[in-house]
Amino acid sequence: VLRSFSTRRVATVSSVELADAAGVNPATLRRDLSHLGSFGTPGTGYGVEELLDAVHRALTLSREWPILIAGAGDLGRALARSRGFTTGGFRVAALVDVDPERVGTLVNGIAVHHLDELDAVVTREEIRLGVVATPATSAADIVTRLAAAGVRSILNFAPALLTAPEQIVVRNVDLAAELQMLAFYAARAELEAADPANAPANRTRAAGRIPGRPR
Amino acid sequence: VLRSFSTRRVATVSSVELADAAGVNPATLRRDLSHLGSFGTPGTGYGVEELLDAVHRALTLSREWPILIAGAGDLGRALARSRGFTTGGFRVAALVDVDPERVGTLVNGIAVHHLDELDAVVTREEIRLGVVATPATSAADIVTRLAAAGVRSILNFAPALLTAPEQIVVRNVDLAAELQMLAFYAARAELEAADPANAPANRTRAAGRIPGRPR
DNA sequence: AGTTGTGAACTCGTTCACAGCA
DNA sequence: TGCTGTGAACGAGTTCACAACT
Repeated sequence: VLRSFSTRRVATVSSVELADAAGVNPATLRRDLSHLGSFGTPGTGYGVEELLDAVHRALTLSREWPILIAGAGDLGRALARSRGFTTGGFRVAALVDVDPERVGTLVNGIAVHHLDELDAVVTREEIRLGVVATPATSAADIVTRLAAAGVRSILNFAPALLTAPEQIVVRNVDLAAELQMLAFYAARAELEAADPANAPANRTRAAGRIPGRPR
Repeated sequence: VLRSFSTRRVATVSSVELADAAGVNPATLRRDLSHLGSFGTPGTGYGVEELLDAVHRALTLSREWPILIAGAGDLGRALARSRGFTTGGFRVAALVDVDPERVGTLVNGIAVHHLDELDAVVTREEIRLGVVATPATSAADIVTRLAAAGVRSILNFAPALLTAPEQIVVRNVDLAAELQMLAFYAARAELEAADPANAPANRTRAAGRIPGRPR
């Protein structure tokens, strides 16, 4: 949101403007920002560029982060080409796979190495972020290898319950779980459409949220 | 987790066994399950099949959910082929795109229709779940069309802040945000490695969680 | 007059701990 | 003896509300 204000050459924003644009509560936004320090000017708001800078520094986005993607299947290749993985300081440095058909090929100009080279590649490129886009059965092995090679945090797309060594952070993106939540909402909507009496009474804001994921 | 117990032909599980396997607190698990009714037997635990059935019913996973994927680019095609989208009651019924090169092709046996046919396809196939895998610029338009066609909930992979009509639930999967969180953790780990004094004192469990996403 | 930063209240999910049942 | 279901305590994040500042 801050970037979009910056693009539109807005000089200052108030917490209310920012919060409205992001869909959050202004007080929460102010408290969150206060953890980074005091950047706002009472009566005026926040300097967009100044705040953008502070946030970038706080989130350590001002340096380049090379990424390794394990699994050069459909998903792995799609991720390697996706905008989210190639902009804003992120760069897919390498892919690894075990399939001889894939090893040695290029995806978006990025080489696909054999799984056995994982450690060497991670070391050479100083990779700290790993992405698991393999079948569930290989995921645990990959995590072990990544951790051993020095990767610090892992984004896992495989539908598996992973255990990683202490200090390694694993974030799971579970597509099946996402769909299950969608289905739950859709089913509830149909139920209500058929009989409005089924509507939960305590629907405070937009929709009864399931805790966990983003908005 | 319940499915894995079922596969291993386990007849009953206690809340502790289940919670350990899932990595959650047993008391929380018991309270959550209690919302579905009383299935457990004191002294014995829960009947695996019985509980699996109750959960399936509660989450409305016992019927088939056809899905429409908007955007037949790398990501859209990868999703159409992914396990999470083709198992457990989910079925990709159609893809839509605007690119003439893609329209008319097949992805994993699924036809790619033109965007203009979205409404017709959704109606014909009685689709209630939509997935947005388009560039950010088209996302808002797609959401409008999906909502108008009768889709009830939407999974959005485009990095855009979407506003949907009331009653339509939009869940965002923001790959860039995921990477930013990974980078944050990795940076903190490096900081601590360089100077252990930087370690936050109040690290209760695994790693100081950022609220929001799954475990 | 307008907006920040924050003490204090509040909300809501989590966890403990135990009565009660198999 | 073992385990469930839940009252009660707890705790973390959220939100209110306002003093302080421009």
